[in-house]
This record gives sequence, structure tokens and C-alpha cells, in this order.
Amino acid sequence: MKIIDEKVNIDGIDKTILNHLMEDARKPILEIARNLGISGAAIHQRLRKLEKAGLIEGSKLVINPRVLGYTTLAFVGVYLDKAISNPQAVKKLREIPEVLECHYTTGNWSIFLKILCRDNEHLMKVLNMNIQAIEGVSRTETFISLDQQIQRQIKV
Amino acid sequence: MKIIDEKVNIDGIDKTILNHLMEDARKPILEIARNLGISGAAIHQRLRKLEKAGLIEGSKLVINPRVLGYTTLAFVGVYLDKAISNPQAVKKLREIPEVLECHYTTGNWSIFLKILCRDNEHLMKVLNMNIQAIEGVSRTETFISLDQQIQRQIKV
DNA sequence: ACTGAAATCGTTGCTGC
DNA sequence: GCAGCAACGATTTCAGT
Repeated sequence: MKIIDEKVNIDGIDKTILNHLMEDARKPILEIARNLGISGAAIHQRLRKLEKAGLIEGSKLVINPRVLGYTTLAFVGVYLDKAISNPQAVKKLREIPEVLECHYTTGNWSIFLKILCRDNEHLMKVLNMNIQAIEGVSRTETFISLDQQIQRQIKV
Repeated sequence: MKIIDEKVNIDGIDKTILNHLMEDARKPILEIARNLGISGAAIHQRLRKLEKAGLIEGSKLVINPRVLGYTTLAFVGVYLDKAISNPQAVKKLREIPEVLECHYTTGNWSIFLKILCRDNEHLMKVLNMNIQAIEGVSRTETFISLDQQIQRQIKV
């Protein structure tokens, strides 16, 4: 766990830089620099400041899973028998590549998952063969995403 | 909607390139090239092929919302009165910056959201003032993420 | 906090294997 | 499908103000 003890003071220039790069992490720094009327070096200085403050975590290439044949996105609420089995369950869940997110949540479920599968048959297999097989998992409730309408990060 | 009609044939070299850049979209291409023992130009050729195939959607700078004071992540199931109001509801949801994801789902809810707020008070305000205020929204069920244990993309 | 300069890298297009 | 090369632009760092 990284400790963030740096004060973050973000001005409009920082926001402009971040908003550009949040859309396209490989957008040329000099292009942003020309838009802002400052030098490329100034942008780099600000980026280093924002990294040091812990605001910038990194960058990711975003792929379209449909092209790889992954078309079924689902959310799964997991009921666990006993609280003590949670960390072991998460460890097992981490070994299932279809599990993209895993949250401890308030409410009915102990654990809440986002999983991505090739199709419904694959989803059923992952649920029955992989997730239900984990010790402590008593029951699951599955919600299939028929269509995702919004996908974004928080506005800076 | 982009039409993907390209056949995708991804070999081990493509996978290596993608896995590197999915971890860090700004990782130097020449560094990857040296690891693989091929030229930088060859990597660029493959990246163009993968973009043309629609597998590469883009890249994103990933920020840590906690540094901006956003600490409460929640999932919200939304009940809508009538099916006809769904597109209008989504349109309104898009105007709420705290809404990061929005899915049409199978099961009890019409719509399922991921939302990010500064704290529980802010969450309550967004639920009561913004989401419940949307025409057609009859009820919501909220699950707060106490801790996110897994966050990743599908393995290529 | 920013500029300007200098070295390295990114990117494209070419020729040839 | 890849190498090697060339040309131009971008990245990155650092001294200087």
C-alpha cells in the first residue's frame, strides 16, 4: 500500500494535461504544450509532480475484448459461509482470469465480482466449475450486462 | 459503432507487446523490441495491425481518485417504472459525473451503476438528489465497496 | 515554474531479404 | 513478416533564470 502524504494542488493547466492524457495516454506532450502555450519540459515537470503526489497511478493500453471473442460481461454477488474464509476465497478468485474486479461489499453478499466470459456457456462454466468450487462459497447471484452505456473515469 | 470485420490472428509476439503496453501504455517500444529481439519498426507494424483489427481501442492515463478526495465506491441497482424511460434515464445518468459505469442488466434491476463519491454523505446526496430525481426511477439498492481486491483487464 | 538545448526515442516510409 | 536505414518529430533531462 502506497502512502500518499503529499498535498495536491491542481490548477487548470494540470487539469488540461490530465484530461488530455486520460483520453489518450500516448498523446504527444508537445501537442498539449502548444495548446497551452508552454514548453514540453514544463508539462513533464507537472507530470512528475502529479506522479509524486500519487495522483497519476500509471497508464494502460485499452483493448476491446469482443475482438478476442469475449462478449459476456456479468456481475456476480457471492455469499460466503464464514468471514474467516474471505482472504482465501479472494486468493482463489485471483487465479480465475475471467474475474476482472473483486470487491468486499456491504449488503447481502460478502464479495462482489465483475467477470468477463466468451459467451453464456463459458460464464456458466466459470460459475459452476471455478467460483462455486471455492471453499466457503455457498451461493452466487449473477447479473449479465446486456449493454454497457457508460464507461469513464472521474472528472478531474 | 465501429464495425470489426478484420480477422485477428495474434501470436506470442503480439501477446508480449500487448501485455507490456496494457501494464504501461508509455513503455518505450524499443525496450520491448530489445526484449523480443526484433526491431522497433516491427513492433510498430504489429501495433498498426492490431489497431486496424480493432483490438486496440486506445490508451488511458490512470489516476488515483483517493488523492482527489474520492473514497467511496458503490454499486447501485436501479428499478425503473417503465421500459420506455430507459434511454432518457441513461441520458440523465450521463450528466452525473459521479456515475462511472452504467449497464442494462438481466435480473431485478433495469439499470446497474458504478458510482464514485467523496464520502458516504456525498453518496447519499447523489442518490437522493440526482439519481432518485430522474423520471422513471422508482427505487435503488446500493452496495458500497469496502475494499477492492482485484482490478485488471482480460488476459490476452 | 518555466525556457532552451542536447541526447535519446518514436514513428513512418522506404528498400531488400 | 522482419531488418536496416533515413528523416523528422517527440520525449526526457538538466542547467540556467
